[in-house]
Amino acid sequence: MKRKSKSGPPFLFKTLADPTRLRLLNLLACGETCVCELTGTLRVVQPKVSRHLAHLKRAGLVEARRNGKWTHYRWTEQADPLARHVLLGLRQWMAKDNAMNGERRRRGEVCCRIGRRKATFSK
Amino acid sequence: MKRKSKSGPPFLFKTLADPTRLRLLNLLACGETCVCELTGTLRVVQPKVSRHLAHLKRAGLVEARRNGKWTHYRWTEQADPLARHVLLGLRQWMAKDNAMNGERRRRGEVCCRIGRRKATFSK
DNA sequence: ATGACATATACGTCTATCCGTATATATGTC
DNA sequence: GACATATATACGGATAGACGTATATGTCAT
Repeated sequence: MKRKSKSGPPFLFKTLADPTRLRLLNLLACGETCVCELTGTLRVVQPKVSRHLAHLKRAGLVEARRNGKWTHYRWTEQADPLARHVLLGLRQWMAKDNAMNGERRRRGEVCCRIGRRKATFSK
Repeated sequence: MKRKSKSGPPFLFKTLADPTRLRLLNLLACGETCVCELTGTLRVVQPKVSRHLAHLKRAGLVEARRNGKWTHYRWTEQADPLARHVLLGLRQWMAKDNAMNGERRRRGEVCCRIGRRKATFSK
């Protein structure tokens, strides 16, 4: 049987070939974000977000930081020149794309961020 | 039912997510090449090469030129900035990758090129 | 028209991938 | 401990992708 290479350019590109994962990277491009905020902004079910985040992590594109009940994800600094180059291009494309801009704008108006603030300040 | 978008970044990356297609792009990076030479160099069956070339063509990454019995493929000049950027990065990666270099070197020692020369000069 | 060659496509199969739902695993609060 | 919340994973079904083999198409020579 043939090896299934979970690395190298094909795997990088496969990782980037899914719309949901691009939307996640787009939101993460603004900075570290917790899963519930991603879920709320993209308006997709949470397991779907977690699955795609796990894929992005396996591919080395993002890393996670646990903070209490929440997990925050952020872009990883890329060592590989090709990955670095491609992700730079992607970032620039996201900065111009209408749909992506809209979603980044929608960030912060959602879900647990409000919830957290409530929990912190009121009561 | 949801539309299946055969364009945009996800489709571009999907196209680049296959090893055989990367190998084809690598050989084509040296210049226009006919199918039989690609087949001979990659040592894979011809329908497989044709299928992947068709995919690359649908994605707008290569174009074909028919010349008698032969069809020659070449890289297409990219209009889209993201595609242009990504393909540039890919080209630079290919220039450094050992396997890719080896295959480019193997080009020209094969198949119909010799056959054609024979057909042209001898007999 | 026939035959040889170059290339493309069709077909059936196998595998990978994506999804929704359900459930498991943390972590914090009472 | 029991419970709620945030996140991850497991499971089964659906779809897309890649493959090998067979066959179709196109072009040239005879």
